[in-house]
Amino acid sequence: MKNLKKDYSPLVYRLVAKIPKGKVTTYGQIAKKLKMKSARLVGQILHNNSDPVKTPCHRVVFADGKLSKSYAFGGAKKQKEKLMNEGITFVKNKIDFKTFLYSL
DNA sequence: TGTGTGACGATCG
DNA sequence: GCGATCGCCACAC
Repeated sequence: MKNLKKDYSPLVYRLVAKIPKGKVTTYGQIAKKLKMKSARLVGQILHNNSDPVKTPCHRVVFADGKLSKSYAFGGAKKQKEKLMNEGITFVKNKIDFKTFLYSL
């Protein structure tokens, strides 16, 4: 019996923290990189995240380029605003991956 | 111990 | 093209 969540948390945070300013990634990419069973785990861990300051979760979005509806730091609208502040542009309320997707 | 839930993703209709 | 549904698996209750 191990604390799988606590085991993945630092990995997810580390990976997310590596995302440079002006770039974004998806839950699926993180999950795949960390050999996680499902992308949902990434989201659950990030939501359970106790250090949002060191973890720019706003740079983590859906595979479609959309934002999470349950963004914990003020809503998807706030998240979008943060991303635009990083220099990321939106197309039809979606992130332009071909320009801003960060390869893990 | 079992059931429900969820920052997702892919597929079906 | 968009909406709805299922599957994924760890965690909370």
